[in-house]
Formats: sequence, structure tokens, C-alpha cells
Amino acid sequence: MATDGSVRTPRVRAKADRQAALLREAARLFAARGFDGVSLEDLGASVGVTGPAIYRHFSSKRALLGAILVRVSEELLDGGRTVEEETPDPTERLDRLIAFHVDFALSGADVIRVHDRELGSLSDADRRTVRTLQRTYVALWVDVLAQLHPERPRDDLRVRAHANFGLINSTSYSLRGVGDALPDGAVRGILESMARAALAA
Amino acid sequence: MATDGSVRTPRVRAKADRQAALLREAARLFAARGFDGVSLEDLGASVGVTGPAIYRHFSSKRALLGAILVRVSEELLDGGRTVEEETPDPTERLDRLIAFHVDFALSGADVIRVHDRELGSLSDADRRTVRTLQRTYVALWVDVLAQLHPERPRDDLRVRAHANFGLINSTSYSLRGVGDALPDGAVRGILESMARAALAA
DNA sequence: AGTATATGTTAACCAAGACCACGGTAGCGA
DNA sequence: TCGCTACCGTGGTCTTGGTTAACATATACT
Repeated sequence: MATDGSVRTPRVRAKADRQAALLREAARLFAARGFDGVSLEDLGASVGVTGPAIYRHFSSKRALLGAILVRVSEELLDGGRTVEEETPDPTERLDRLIAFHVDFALSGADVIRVHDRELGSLSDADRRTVRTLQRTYVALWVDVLAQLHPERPRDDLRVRAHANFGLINSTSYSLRGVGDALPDGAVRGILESMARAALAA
Repeated sequence: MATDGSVRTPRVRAKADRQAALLREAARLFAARGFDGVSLEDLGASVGVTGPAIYRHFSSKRALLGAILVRVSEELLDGGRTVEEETPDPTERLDRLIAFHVDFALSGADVIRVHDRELGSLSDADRRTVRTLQRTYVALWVDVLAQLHPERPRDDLRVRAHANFGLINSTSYSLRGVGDALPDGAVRGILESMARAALAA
């Protein structure tokens, strides 16, 4: 019998599934109506349980938001680190960072939207964690940019990195009812070329 | 004696001042803590008045938010229209639109932040109004871009316009504790050159 | 001066919603 | 089969906060 953390029985799997469903639905609802705009009752209903049942999976509503934001920040940083390790050449590394971030923004628009919208609703501890992960991710971009533009001060590059995120993350806003008219992948190409041009300017 | 709408006496001026203060403080607080994160008591206190007193100036909390967002959307559109009328040449017009929007974002970071964050907290009527103003403003950008890139479909250009807004509006997020290290006006220059490059790509 | 009106205050009212306590049920090992 | 435990539903508590009601005051016009 498995005494380690592997899946043991339908019971634990069911629990894991429900947790995953809660995280997914919470991201969707928070993105659409905001953290305060979603009641636990609503959230529970959208995964087929009542409100208080959520406390079997998360210790509070804030903790649930924390789980979402910490996870997305980690995924972002992990992806960025992978690119960093695999791509020594700065020019190519920047390209791959852009591609990764665009991909991330397009596939997880909900989560991205919550990410830069509901930071203030976090517990202090979670907010510190997320902020640190974010800062590290930004630093990773600033490092590449510093290699490509050694003459520019780091503060300058930080502003550019943030502007770049704003550009790419715009999809989480604009795709509401527009992007569907464009062929699949077209948005990706547009954003990548715009980001490259903006960062090279 | 003035029977028209002009300022008559200290009374009306005081009222106008208080209204203006409320709008200003509300924008600041909503930007910092979100619409639901600010109570009328908080807001009142920050202008030297109790919570319920706000009802002498606005019919509801939502109406107050509506006033902020409608006003900013109108200012944006007005500014855009002025540029449109005064600048026939497309290249120059785009440059001036960029300069105007950057200026707007830098001077009214709070309002910008609230603008693309709390649209969902509006009454239906106000939301329609704001959306219409927004659409018109976007169309104004798409028109210029269409002159410069006649071969591109309008949906393509709309995505570019939104990405451009995301880029420029990023200041309302990133300036929290970064931008102060840069000389005044440096951020403006960075954003303008990035926006130009991104839209030309 | 005297009255009406604009603007505030304080004290309720009320709904929404996060969270808790209790009881039931169903899966899991013996 | 028999408990044991995790999970969930129901009902309730308590706080927060928007909104209204009743009352006070100062201003502005007659």
C-alpha cells in the first residue's frame, strides 16, 4: 500500500479533483466579478457543493485566493527560469521569454487578470510571497534587457519590463468579444511582434 | 443677480468643492483598495465628513463611481477628438495621440486604474455609457492605424490598440515605488518611444 | 428679523455574506 | 459486518456596510 503521497483511493482523488475544480472556477469567477463580487455560495454552486463545504478544502476565502495567486506566480517564475537556463544568448532568450509570457497570458487570461487586480485582497503573508515571486520574475527580464542595453539604468529597464507586461496582459481585457474574430494564433503573433519592437526601442 | 448656472454665493462654491474633493478622494481610495474595499465612512472621513453626508452629493455609492468613470471616459474621448481635428497627417496624429494618452495616464494614474478595474461595479446604465465612450475612443485610434496600415484587418488593429493601452496604462501599476527614482519626464519618454515602436511593428 | 433650504450629524435598519456547530452519510480498513 | 473518519448539507451567528429617518444648524432670500 502506498504510504507516500501518491494517489491511494478514489477518496483522495475525488478530493484532489474538487480542489482543482474550486481553483479553476474561483479564478474564472474572480476574473469576471472580482474577489468581493463572488460569494462562497456562488463559488460552491459552480462546482456542485454548498458554500460552507469549501472550508473542507481551504481555510478561508482569502486562503483560496492566495493559493491561486501563489501558484500562478510560481508558474510564471518557473517558466522564466527554464528559459533562462536553456537560452544563454540574450537576444534569443528575450524572444523566448516573450513567447512564453504571451502563451501564458493567452492560455490563462482569467488567472492573469486576477493576478494584477486582486493583490490587495490577499493576507499579508501571501501578499509578501506573491510580491517576492513577482519581483524575481521581473528581475529575470531586467537581466536580459541589461545585457542587450548595458547603457540603460536598471530603473529605466524596470519601467520597460512593466510596460511590456501591460502590453501582453492586455489580452485578458481585450479578448472579451474581440479576439474570436481573428484566426487562432493571430493574436499571439501580434503581441509577440509588438513586444519585441517595444523592448527594442 | 445671476439667475443662470454661474457661481452665485459661497454656498454653491462650497458644495462644488466638496463634490470635487469627494471625486478626487474616491478615485484615490478606489484605486488603492478597490471599490468594495472602501466604505462610505472611510471616504467621508478622508474629506472631513461622515459617511451618510455623501448622500447629499451623490445618490448612491455606485453613482459616485459612475461619475468618476463617465468623466474620465469623456475626457479621454474629448482629448482624442481634439487631436483628430487638429492633426490631419496620420503619422503626426498617431504621435500626438500617444503623447496625449501617456500624459493622461501619468497625470491620472488613479483614475486610469479604477477605469479598467471597476467597470463591473457600475450600474447597467453607467456601464453602457462608459463602454460606448470607450469604444468610440478606440475607434479613433483604429482609424489612424488603418490609414497607416491599410492592409491590416480592423480586428487586428483593435487588438493592437488595446495592447497599446495596456502598455501605456502600465504606469498606474508600476509607478508604485519605482518611477520616483527616475528623473521627471523620463518615464514619459520611455512609454512614448515604446508605444511608437510597438504600433509600427 | 424670519422663514425656507441646503447640508450635516447621529441612530437605526437591513441585507449580504464569511464562517461555525451539529448531524448525517458514505467510503475505507478490520 | 462494524466501526471510523472524512466530507458535506442545514441552520445559525456575527460583522460589515449601504442606505434611510429624524433632528440640528447655518445660510440666503424676503
